[in-house]
Amino acid sequence: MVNAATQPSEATLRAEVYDIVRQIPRGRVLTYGRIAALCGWPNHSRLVGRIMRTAPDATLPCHRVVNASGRLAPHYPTQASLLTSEGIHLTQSGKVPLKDYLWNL
DNA sequence: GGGCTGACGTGGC
DNA sequence: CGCCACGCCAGCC
Repeated sequence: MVNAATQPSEATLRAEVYDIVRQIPRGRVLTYGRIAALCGWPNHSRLVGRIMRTAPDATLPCHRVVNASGRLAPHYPTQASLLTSEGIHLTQSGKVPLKDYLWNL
């Protein structure tokens, strides 16, 4: 059996979050909140954001993760170009139209 | 232990 | 569509 934690932590969530992010198809995006919910921890989107921020693995397509408004991550200047290079057309204000690119599981 | 921070989400205007 | 207040909660000092 598993000792399901009564409370999530960055350490216990990291591997699971990485696993999901790695599966995001090219040209699609996911939101922090969706990832947190998929891990079984709703209301922990901020924790997912922290995990992305501290992600040392350059092979992780963390540029495919945006917030629920389609807004890109701060302090991540190359994210926009990485997304457009995958065929994602950003709005004039630099946001991802989730209506078109959100990865529906 | 206590207060502040933040790659968030939702609802109101 | 944008801005803001509020709720949320682990991590950090």
